[in-house]
Amino acid sequence: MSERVTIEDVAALARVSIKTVSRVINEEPNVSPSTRDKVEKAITRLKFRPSRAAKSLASRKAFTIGLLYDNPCAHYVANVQTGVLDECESRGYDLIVHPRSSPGYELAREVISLYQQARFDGVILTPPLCDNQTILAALSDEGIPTTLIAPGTPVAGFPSVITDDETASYEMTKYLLDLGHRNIAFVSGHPAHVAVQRRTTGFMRALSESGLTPTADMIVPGFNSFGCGVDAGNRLLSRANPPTAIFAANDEMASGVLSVAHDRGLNVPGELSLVGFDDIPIATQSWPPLTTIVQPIRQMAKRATSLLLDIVSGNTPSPHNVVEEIPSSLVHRKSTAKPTA
Amino acid sequence: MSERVTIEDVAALARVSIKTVSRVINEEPNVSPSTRDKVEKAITRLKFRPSRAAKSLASRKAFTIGLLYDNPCAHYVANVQTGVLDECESRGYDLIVHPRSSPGYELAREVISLYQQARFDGVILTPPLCDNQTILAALSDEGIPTTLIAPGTPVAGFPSVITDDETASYEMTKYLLDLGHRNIAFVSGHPAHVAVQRRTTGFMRALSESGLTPTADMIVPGFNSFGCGVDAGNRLLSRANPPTAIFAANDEMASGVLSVAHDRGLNVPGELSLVGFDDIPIATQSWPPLTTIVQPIRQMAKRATSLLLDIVSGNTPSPHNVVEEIPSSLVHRKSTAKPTA
DNA sequence: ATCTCAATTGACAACGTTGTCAACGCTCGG
DNA sequence: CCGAGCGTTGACAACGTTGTCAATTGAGAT
Repeated sequence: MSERVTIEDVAALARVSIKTVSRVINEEPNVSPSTRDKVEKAITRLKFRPSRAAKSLASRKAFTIGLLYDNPCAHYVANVQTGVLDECESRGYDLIVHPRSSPGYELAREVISLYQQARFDGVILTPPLCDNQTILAALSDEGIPTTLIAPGTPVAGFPSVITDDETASYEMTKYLLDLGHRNIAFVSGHPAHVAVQRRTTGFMRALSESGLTPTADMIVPGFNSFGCGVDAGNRLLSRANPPTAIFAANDEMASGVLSVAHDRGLNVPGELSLVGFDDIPIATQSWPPLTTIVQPIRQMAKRATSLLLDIVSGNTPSPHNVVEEIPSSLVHRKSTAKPTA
Repeated sequence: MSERVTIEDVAALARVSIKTVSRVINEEPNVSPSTRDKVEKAITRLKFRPSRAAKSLASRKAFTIGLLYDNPCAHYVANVQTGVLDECESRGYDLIVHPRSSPGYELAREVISLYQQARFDGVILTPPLCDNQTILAALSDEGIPTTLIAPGTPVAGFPSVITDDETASYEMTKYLLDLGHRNIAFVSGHPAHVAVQRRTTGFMRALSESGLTPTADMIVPGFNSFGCGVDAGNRLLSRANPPTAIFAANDEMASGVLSVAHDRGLNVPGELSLVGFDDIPIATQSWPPLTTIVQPIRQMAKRATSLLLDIVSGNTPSPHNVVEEIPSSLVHRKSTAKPTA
């Protein structure tokens, strides 16, 4: 519990001015090697740590960014957060997390207020917030540096990092097709999640391309939750001519379907092939483990953070309209097999 | 993108000194109602937001706390974080999250460094970090205000919030016993998680009290992961006289066991009752959904935060050795039934 | 009326950095 | 040998609050 060591103490010990110490700390150019060395020794000797508050006040930057989310899936949020932290840590930034707890216009107000208090220099938006027009408009009006993770549609002025849901879904469907399935059903996702919607498109495209005409009854609507998967599964499996394969737009719904299959004593993958999307933990931990699409969430988050930090730290002129794509991949597990003739 | 509004602007508009404005902002006593009113009007009119950095610098507080974790379970971390944020938000504090990415002594150094930079005023430790002697000692040496969430053993000097794992486990075991099971196996948890170990104790106590002598083969060791559950399940279910009920020290292992049961075509709960602990999402989303113990994690986190904020904001003389207990509860789902005669 | 004391208010110095700008010293070309 | 120019250094003023302490005011006691 010693007294705080300040830049002045270091300056005194090294026999230089505080400004020189400041230069060393911030790795500014134009400091002679010998001076730099003296100062560094003094810093180590005194265990000096510059005060974040003073630094922020003087430089008018918070050295902190905000992460906004409104996603019920703990796994997703945790992954994003880890990715963001990876980058923050290596660049000396702090992270403030802000779950949305109130309606959109409220959130916008809160965020603006936080920004005005200089509590962060910019924010990262995750789905579904990154498709929320109210918030995007508010952020843009206020001139708050912002980057988007996996927006449904890229938005002008907001650098984004995306992954191609449509292609992934297309490939998953092709995989099912290649296995020999022809009667395939798709459980679609929440209409508000634009990216998730795109998975439906990929599914249909694969069907068309293989010569099948996608009919309305091949797609049953869901809203992303386990419960919806259960409903969809019941609906689908009570049909006179039930599908031999079901592709759910996310793993949570897929496990809902799986639950129904177990309930009805249906063997997966023997009598029913089942695939999901996202690779949440349950995909590995259900029986059988689910063939699914793994999204590079952590990596996307890291990249989105890097983009944001480039902007707020002034390293980049203005990377408006940057859209980076990171590929996802299909992981084969045990929930798929050839259809029984 | 307007210029920053400062306390001086407010003071000028309200025709008072900046100190008076400061008093109003901080709800200090001894401001006449009429003055307070004038100032408040000026604040709203100008949309004034006090600068966090300036406030921190002047008051020598960060108004930020740190959350340290090293827990692979996203669900757990997310819950803790939500609870912590609940409290932080209502008291105007920020949260910095810090996942442990390095060995213990490193973490300790990082945390101390962060504290010395005045980046937070205190920290909250979650399991298993809150049982890490190296870190506790470092924190204590440095005089960093700290509270613990669910430490295995309460530690002198660190206010803690706990839940009674032993009793919960005892009651779960009794429930199985009341159902009529006599051949019950327990899959124990990671030896380093002291709280999880306590679950074993509760199990054994319930057995003894009901007149059964707990034998060594009733307990098979696990290390908390799904894979361990699979191993334990295989071991247990290949026995000549397999248990009619299995109690796993956490849900992840329970679902590992469940997986094995499915694999062997064993009906749960018809031929095997299965229970877990924690109520992670998979407990609801597996088939059948698992009877388990739900822990009040979010509430515990909120309380631990409240305790910490009391200390760092000087509201409390010194609540050393406070240990608060919050009860957990048993939730009945569909993985348990009477044993078949 | 006068005195006392508490409640109210303000002036001004911290807080610990960075930014600005001027001064210094050294090298190099003429 | 001198002046220009650049690399290096330092003095000092921000930055926007809170803390300290003294000044002022008003009510109640004498």
